[in-house]
Amino acid sequence: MLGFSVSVILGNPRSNEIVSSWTRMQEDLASNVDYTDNNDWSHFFKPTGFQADRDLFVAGVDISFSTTEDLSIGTIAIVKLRRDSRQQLVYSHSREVSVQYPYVPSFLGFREAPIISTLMKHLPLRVRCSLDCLLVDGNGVLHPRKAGLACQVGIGESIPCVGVSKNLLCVDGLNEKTFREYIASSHSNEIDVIGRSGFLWGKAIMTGNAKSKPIFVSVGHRVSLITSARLVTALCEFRIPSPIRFADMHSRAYLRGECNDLFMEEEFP
DNA sequence: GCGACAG
DNA sequence: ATCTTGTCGC
Repeated sequence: MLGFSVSVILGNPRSNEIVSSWTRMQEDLASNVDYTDNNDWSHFFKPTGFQADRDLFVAGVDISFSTTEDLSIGTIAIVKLRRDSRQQLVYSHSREVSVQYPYVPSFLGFREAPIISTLMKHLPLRVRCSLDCLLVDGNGVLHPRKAGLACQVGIGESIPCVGVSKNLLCVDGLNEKTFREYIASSHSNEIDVIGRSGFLWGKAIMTGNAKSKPIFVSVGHRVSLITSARLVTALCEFRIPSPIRFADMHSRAYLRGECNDLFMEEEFP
């Protein structure tokens, strides 16, 4: 099933058992993914486009690593944005973390989800409860077993979650090159990601000024694909949606010794 | 056998 | 993911 040797990557004879276990866990996760909107998003998305009746709060997380340091040590950042007529950073926190496993294609969740979940649990209650959604740097159901990082975090933390990836994880006969052609001949900046099986895996969206390289959005948990796409589009000032972009910038800054933690007054308990 | 492989 | 400055182009 896997075209590479995980045992070499993980470096121990038990790795095949680990991957088998992970595979079963992903199959179980997939059966628990909620592809529907749990919340009422009509407060934000009108027929005319994004228009907020009330403030929309979306969080983004990202983990960065340095080559010069211990490969198992990284920095994570979580940010919270308020989206009204504009986008404003209202909360940010970064910290050092250690990962348990190396990156193995299609098993990113087992490397990053535990870290993200721990951080989510440590968020000030007030911040955590105000979140309408969480954006994750990685796929949701656009995954070989329909159980990507965004599903793992969304289910684990019971939060509406959307997966956003910068590169296509090839499944169901999909190939990134074919998208180049579709994009060139398409008038829309949004394309359904449908494989040979006919399953709708997600959407390829041309955001910002990058009309050539799309980002791939997929359902994580408790948010429909339609809403996921609308959310991401409403949060893109550039190619990468702001919550993830800021989380990436802050985690990298923290890696360099700079701290951008931010606590707006109304965020204190 | 060859290619493909989120971060 | 990360190593990396200036530089070509809209």
